[in-house]
Amino acid sequence: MSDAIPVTEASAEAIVLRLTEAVHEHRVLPGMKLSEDEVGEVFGVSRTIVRQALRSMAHGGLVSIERNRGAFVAKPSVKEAREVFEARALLEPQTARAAAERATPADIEALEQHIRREHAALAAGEAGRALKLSGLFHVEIARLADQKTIHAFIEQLVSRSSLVIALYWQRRNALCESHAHDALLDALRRNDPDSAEELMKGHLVDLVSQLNLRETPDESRSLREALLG
Amino acid sequence: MSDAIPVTEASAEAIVLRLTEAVHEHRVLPGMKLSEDEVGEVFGVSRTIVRQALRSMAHGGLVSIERNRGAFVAKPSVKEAREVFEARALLEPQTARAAAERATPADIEALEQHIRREHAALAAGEAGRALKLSGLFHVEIARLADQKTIHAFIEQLVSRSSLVIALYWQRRNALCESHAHDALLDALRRNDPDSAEELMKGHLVDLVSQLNLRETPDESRSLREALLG
DNA sequence: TGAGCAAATATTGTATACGATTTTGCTTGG
DNA sequence: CCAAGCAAAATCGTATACAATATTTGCTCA
Repeated sequence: MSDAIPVTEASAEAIVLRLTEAVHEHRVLPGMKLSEDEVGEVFGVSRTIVRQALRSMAHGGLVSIERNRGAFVAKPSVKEAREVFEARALLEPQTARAAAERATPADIEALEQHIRREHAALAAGEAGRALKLSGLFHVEIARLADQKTIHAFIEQLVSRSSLVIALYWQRRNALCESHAHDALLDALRRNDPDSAEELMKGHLVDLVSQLNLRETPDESRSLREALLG
Repeated sequence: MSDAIPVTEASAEAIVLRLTEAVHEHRVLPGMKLSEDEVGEVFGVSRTIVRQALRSMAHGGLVSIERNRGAFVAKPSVKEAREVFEARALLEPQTARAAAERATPADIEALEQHIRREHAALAAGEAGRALKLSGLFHVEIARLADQKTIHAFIEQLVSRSSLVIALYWQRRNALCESHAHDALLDALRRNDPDSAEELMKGHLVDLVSQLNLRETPDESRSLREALLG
């Protein structure tokens, strides 16, 4: 516990936040082991708290727990990856519509700042941070819709999408989807529900189309490839 | 721990199942306190396990945990009640469609048996059991759609709907929605996605229309009514 | 008699200890 | 030299003990 990071609020929720952020920024990758002792030492809390946090994340699909083996960052299969985006396709367009109906100038201002940070991170080459902000943009829109239940679902789906992107993203070229968010923001600014819904639908299709969901990266093959390549 | 109920698998998940079933059957009602010691004694497990279970249910919205005060069966507000059914309206019609596309004769057979049990429970006057089966019917349809992610969402929404029904259902007349399920099953049997989607949409609208979502049942008034009435 | 305060009680929050299971590395026999 | 089996280490699962916090109860005083 030498270099323990002090946690403002030594609660499980704080650790969930920290770990989730790390996943969003791709600093923690699918399959990585999350040892209870290790996590506990890093954050300076006991295993009890860590276990709470890990179980909570497991419930959200970000972590998978194998009995007597421990917790690992989840590795969504191709099928699961598809399901995540199919669920998003069901929820997010309608949610964007609702957001467009309700968005106030203050909301727009906040989203503009969000996008500016997105661009700044991209410009600074902080790909992880940009990715996190990009996902958060969708969550923020859900928040505008004032639907806590759907908001929570989307939050979970966005998190899992980070894992999917880590596993299945094709191009390293990350600066592609800026325009989509700009356009969405514009529709929200104009309080144009139809456009918002349609743009979100298209944006999600675009996202999926940039994934390689052909074959599941099973352990043996990816290992072999890693060693031979 | 005198009359402890032996649990086949002394795991948190088993307790979640038992408690969730009790909620579905309205044997445990919104607002009821779930003391860790008490639950632990009932099921013959330690508080550690009970806490896991309660936190898990809290994550699903069935239980609300107040720090240093304990866990209570959740009491969805009117707003939350609306949100639950709005989310269902977004997810379930499409899911019914997918189920209709995929349903095999074996699936239909299982659903028929399910509905028979629903009718039997109703005939036997076991309102709680009937209600549970009625909710489970929706979950089963989601299972047919072969979408684990959406399935999990719907499972959660159906559970929370049980709470909503406990709080806001108007008529005690419970035998109203049998026909809706019969009709849905028929659409699935005919592999008729359009009908299935439309029937599900209408069924959900019917359900909401039988709720009284005008005013939030605040504590003081309900207590006063209970004592004066 | 009722309100306010204080002690007592009960309940939850967290840490730690112990037992069970898995993994790993060594040893030994082929 | 390799494989199989065994032993030791590491890690997780659960229970329990202790600390922190909320609630209740009973007392005092106006």
